[in-house]
Amino acid sequence: MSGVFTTPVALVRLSYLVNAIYADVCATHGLSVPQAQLMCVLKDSPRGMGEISAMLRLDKSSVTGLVERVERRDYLRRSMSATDRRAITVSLTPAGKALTDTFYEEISQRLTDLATSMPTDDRDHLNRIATHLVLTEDVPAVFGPVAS
Amino acid sequence: MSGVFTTPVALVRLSYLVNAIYADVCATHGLSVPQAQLMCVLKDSPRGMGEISAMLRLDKSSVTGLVERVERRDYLRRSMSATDRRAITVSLTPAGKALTDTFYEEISQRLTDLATSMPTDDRDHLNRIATHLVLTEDVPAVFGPVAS
DNA sequence: ACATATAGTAGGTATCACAAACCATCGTCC
DNA sequence: GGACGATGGTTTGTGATACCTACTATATGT
Repeated sequence: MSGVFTTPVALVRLSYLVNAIYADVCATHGLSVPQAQLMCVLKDSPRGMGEISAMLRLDKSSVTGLVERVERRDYLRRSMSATDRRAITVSLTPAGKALTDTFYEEISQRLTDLATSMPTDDRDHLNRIATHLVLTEDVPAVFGPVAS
Repeated sequence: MSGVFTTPVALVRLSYLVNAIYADVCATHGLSVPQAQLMCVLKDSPRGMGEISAMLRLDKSSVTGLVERVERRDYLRRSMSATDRRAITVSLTPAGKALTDTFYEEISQRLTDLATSMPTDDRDHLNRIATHLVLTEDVPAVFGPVAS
């Protein structure tokens, strides 16, 4: 049957497409992809450096620099943990929170537009499938709510 | 209904998952993600710098460096175009071709494994959906065959 | 022949990501 | 209560990525 890719090919290209849209929206807000991911991870609650490192699968030393560059733009701040004097709590500033919300909305809109180009039936399936994969494969909450 | 994400969230996380697998396989072969993408793009036929630039959506000057680093490892070579003396043709060396084939197989395997964790019915749907999106959105052939 | 477009490179800057070495604090175990 | 290993983060150094601007050389259209 013509026009049908194997599953791996379809997955890689779909991933490429989603990533391109993500990067595009990042660019319109002057953010890099890692910076936007960081802010999305902080969207719902402040986190420590180690926690961020685990969620974004980055080395701790990488997170130090990433946080520092976003902090320089006043989108987030570091504060000392009350309970652990080694630890730091990273949280969005009001400006950062606002930008993240806008960004999140825009990504959601773009991807929803994508999905509307297909039959409702298929959309429901996609939703179920992706949800299943994401849950069984233990994908960190780099976007959307933490709870499942 | 618990455990079900909205479509945008599912898409972003699925994309993250696929990308993590891709990056993982890259790492086992000592390749970076952009390097592997470059080699996959050259898998089936040699291409010019401009063509590569368009398919990977990179600035031409970025491609210069990327190609140079992969060439340094003897995975590809540049040769002059016969028809256009400005142009260059980038093609995989035998070693590069071999590595790319192995890499490609491995990614395919990992992603096929992913897919087998779900019902056959869902797998077919995913295939149809992703194929549809990829075709209507004109995603470049960064993986798999060029033809549709 | 001349203007313009195209193919590719060079140089400069910022970001990203890792590894190894390091400091400070926390918890535990004796 | 003090030594000791584990944990939270930073520093430093290196290499890769990616962009923009400027540039060379060749092709193409008029």
